[in-house]
Amino acid sequence: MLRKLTEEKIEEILETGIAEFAEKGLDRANVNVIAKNAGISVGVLYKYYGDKETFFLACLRKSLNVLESVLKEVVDSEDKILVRAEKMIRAVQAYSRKYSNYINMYNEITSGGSKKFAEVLAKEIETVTSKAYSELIEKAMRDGDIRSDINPRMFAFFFDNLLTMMQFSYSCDYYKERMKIFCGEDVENRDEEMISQLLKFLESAFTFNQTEVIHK
Amino acid sequence: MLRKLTEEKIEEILETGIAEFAEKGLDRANVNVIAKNAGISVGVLYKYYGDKETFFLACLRKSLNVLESVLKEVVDSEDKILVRAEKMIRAVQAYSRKYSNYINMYNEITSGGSKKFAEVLAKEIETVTSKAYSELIEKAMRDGDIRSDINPRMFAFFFDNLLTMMQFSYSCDYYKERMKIFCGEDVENRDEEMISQLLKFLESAFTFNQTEVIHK
Amino acid sequence: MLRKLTEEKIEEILETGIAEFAEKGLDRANVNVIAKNAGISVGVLYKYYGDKETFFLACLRKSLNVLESVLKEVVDSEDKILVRAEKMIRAVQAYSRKYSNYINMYNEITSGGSKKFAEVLAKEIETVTSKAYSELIEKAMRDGDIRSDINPRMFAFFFDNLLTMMQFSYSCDYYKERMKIFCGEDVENRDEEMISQLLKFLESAFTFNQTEVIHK
Amino acid sequence: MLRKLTEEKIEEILETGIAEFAEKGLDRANVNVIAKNAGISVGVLYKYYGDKETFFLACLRKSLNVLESVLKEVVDSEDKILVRAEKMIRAVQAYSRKYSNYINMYNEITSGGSKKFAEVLAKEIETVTSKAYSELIEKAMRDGDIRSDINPRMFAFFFDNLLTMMQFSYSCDYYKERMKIFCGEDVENRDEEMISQLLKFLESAFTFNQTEVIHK
DNA sequence: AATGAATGAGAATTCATTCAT
DNA sequence: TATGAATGAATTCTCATTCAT
Repeated sequence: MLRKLTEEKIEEILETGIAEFAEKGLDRANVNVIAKNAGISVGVLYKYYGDKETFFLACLRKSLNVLESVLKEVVDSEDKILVRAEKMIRAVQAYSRKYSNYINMYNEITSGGSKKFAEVLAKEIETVTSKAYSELIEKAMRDGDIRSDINPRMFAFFFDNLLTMMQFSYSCDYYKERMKIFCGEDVENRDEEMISQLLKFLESAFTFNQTEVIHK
Repeated sequence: MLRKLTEEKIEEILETGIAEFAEKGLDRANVNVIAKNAGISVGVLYKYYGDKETFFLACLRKSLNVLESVLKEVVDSEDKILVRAEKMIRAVQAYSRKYSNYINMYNEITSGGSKKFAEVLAKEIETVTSKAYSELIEKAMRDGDIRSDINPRMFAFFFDNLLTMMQFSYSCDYYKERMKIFCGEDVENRDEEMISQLLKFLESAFTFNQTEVIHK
Repeated sequence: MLRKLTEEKIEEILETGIAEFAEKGLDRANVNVIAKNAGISVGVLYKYYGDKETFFLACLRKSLNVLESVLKEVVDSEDKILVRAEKMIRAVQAYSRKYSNYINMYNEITSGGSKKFAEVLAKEIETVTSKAYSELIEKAMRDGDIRSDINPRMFAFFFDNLLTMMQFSYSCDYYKERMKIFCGEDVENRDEEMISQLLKFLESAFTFNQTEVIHK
Repeated sequence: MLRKLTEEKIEEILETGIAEFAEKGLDRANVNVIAKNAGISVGVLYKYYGDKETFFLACLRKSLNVLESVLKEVVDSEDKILVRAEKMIRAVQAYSRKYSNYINMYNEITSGGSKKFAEVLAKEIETVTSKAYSELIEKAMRDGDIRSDINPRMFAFFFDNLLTMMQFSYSCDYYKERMKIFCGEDVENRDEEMISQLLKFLESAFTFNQTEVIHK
């Protein structure tokens, strides 16, 4: 090979890295192995990414980009909040299985080894979602689709917490097992039930006050 | 026989290990450093625990025991579900700060490196909580304190998801930053607001149906 | 044919190499960096010079050529020996600062790494100077300008040793510091004193016997 | 092996390092090879010395200690200056052959790779010699054994320059070849001539003024 | 039984050199 | 012929684990 790495080759390298990091974590993953699996020399990897950590971050960013673009189309829809919530839950359930490596990458940064990136990465990753969710809730509040006695940012936080745990539960080994213990061994075959139950959980959280008012 | 170390010494060794693992993660933590900090020889550490991984698991179990015993008193109370929920949220908020090391240990097992323990550990760790929460919810359903059209195990799951994320958010660097982005830089000084908002979120989730019925 | 590079380009390449080698030494210097700084591709560098070592030698030879041509005009003068010595000391002092890179190159070959060139290079480099100095001294002996009970080759050797150390002392970091320790921190501002003192040192060495004779 | 390294073992390690560094230089020397040759594991080497550079400095310091102790007895003698000079020249000639590795180590620090230690090392190494020589010359001036119109520190500098070059000339490959070119292929068999010639060179340098005075 | 010095496999990283374009 | 991307051998350094004392 002599020509500059093609877009596809770079894709392949990142995918190989993601697979390795997702499985082994930043520390146990072996740069030489990644290079071999990607069909390149370590030299290339270092020329392009400088060091292991930077390469890891490149893999992570790619993972997040994919996740983000998957979510974007759902978030950008013009539906009412609960319809959107349902779409999002469905999307999360689907892509968590399909892109489990990406989610494992995301999970990886939350643990010890990557501590020093915590602040930067959080800002980079969560700001968009956070804002989107908050605005979504605020709008729903203005529209009267949602109770008005809440802090929209905190409710966005709780909502994202639930979706985050759902991601992990469909992608990461430990959380998968945990979900089975809570919901039953066959939970992965009961996707519709999971969706409808989570919707119930959310629906009331979002709308309680409304009915309360009507009730009075 | 291996009985020379006192109970207290073992405590100290495990605490030292927990501090190191919580800060650095399983891979970056250094067994020799842990031994030195604990005031013992590596030899002892290996006699007792066989290898690094096993020692890590011992530290993890200790962490979980502490967390469990902290939660137990709350779970075992005889209050109504929302009162209990409030107690639990308060407990989580308090101990997440105090015992952040333990929670970081818990977080550590969920990421890549520890994959092979996933199943065993999940069973060992989550079963108790899962059962407690489910029963709690079932009882509340029977007592009419909670809507009856839900799957109690799944609601227990969602509830635990929220508490788990809360733990992380008060203990682990990345999640801490994430919480600030969602809820504001000063969120750590607004504990009461966080509690009341989460209660609102839960309260309606748990009771929606009830009001619905009354409403009709 | 390999004639595409202009003379000037070759000059530039060698100068870049000399700068890099003088600063970092043969081993730590990086061929790729040199090529980049010289505005050529490594390929060209390898086409022209074969390998790093050969390129280093080319840089070294250029350095020595410059030094030699600088010294030549002084050596070739027709003055009496002490006048010539003074001219040489002045020349050395001046060009050691100006061409410090070249002298660092010379210094570099005297240490471990370049052992295998030792013999060839010494012959190539020192023969001219050695002969020039010896003849200079012999002539002075015949002319009665210098004591006659000495071995002119050895005196030439001592003389060159002093000049060599003077070169290093004005060019190479370590020797610069050493000179300050011996002669004072401000020695680099006392050029004239250095010259006159060294002349005194030499003058007597060269002429002692003469005065001795007269004295008797 | 399990007991702490004995004094002798440390000696052996340093000697092995010195041999390797003297031959190959700091960069080309291979830590793994040194460890193997010294009969230890790399781990020990790194436990004791931290990194390659620090180990190199330890080897260097050992070299210098040996050289210093060899010179000390001569410098400390109570003879007149020229007698002492002769003793020193003889000492240098003898130990330069015997301890050529140590001198090659000294030579090594003067070149590129070790640039960053230049200042510290020069202070550490040269200060003692510098002071000793200067005082020696000042005393000789006061005693009337030496001409009085000189700067003793500069003369000490020239004197040390001559001895330094003599060391290199009997120890380091390049300088050895150079000496042969200047003084003849058989120079290494004409030690007495070298000594007497260098003494003549120095003697007059030191005493010229005296005869001058008498002469008038 | 306890110690902790020693081990050495393993992993990250560099950079001289090659060779397809 | 020139290019410079790609190669991969080589080297430094770490640290889990062993075992003589």
